[in-house]
Amino acid sequence: MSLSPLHEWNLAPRDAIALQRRLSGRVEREDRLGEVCHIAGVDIGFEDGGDITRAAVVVLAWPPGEDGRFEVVEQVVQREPTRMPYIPGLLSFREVPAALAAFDRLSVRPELVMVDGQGIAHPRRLGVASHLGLWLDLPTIGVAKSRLCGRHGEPGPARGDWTPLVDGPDDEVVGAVLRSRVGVKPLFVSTGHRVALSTALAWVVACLGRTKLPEPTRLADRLASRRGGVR
DNA sequence: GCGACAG
DNA sequence: ATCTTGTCGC
Repeated sequence: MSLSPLHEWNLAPRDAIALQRRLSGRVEREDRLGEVCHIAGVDIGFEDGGDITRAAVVVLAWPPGEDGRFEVVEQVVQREPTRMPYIPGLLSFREVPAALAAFDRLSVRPELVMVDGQGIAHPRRLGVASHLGLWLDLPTIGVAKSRLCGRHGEPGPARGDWTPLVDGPDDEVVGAVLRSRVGVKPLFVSTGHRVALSTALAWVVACLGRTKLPEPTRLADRLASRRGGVR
């Protein structure tokens, strides 16, 4: 996998926003998934008070074993200097470069990627999951723990219950608010790239263990934040 | 001008 | 995201 030109990642906010507007038109929202054998999870963590960015990618085998456990096929942690502060709406310019470098070190090319963050549920329809999917040229799903934009009701109480996330003057459906675990705040699932919302929801639910986050994202999260005794 | 605001 | 202790629950 090759990286995108570095200059694309060092833009002033107004130029970054212009780029997002152009790229959002290239994001595919329909299914273009082949047979899925490997699912990757991506998340970013920080060290040194935020000066070092840690991009973690965990590749899991699909389907899970008889015991419901997913086999970790490969995992990578890419550490590099943090290049930008966190600015709502411009998260990809802070996290995607390190994530791309991490994918570049992977020997397996997954067929599906779950990203910790929004897909098209973004003011300009280009959240970090969509941006990464476009650059990796792979199907991606956005799995966020909180809302960036849009309106929604309260999803039902059972695992798997969901309600649409709408945004804009025409109530465009940009994602779904999913109850991934009983009694816990819902997840915000959205199309990243080349995966329809209904399919995205099905995959997230299929990857749920007994925790709030689906396994790909949960494991990447642990690795990025070096918790649970992982490095 | 006043809120809202992924990680 | 990260800084942080104990505490409630299975």
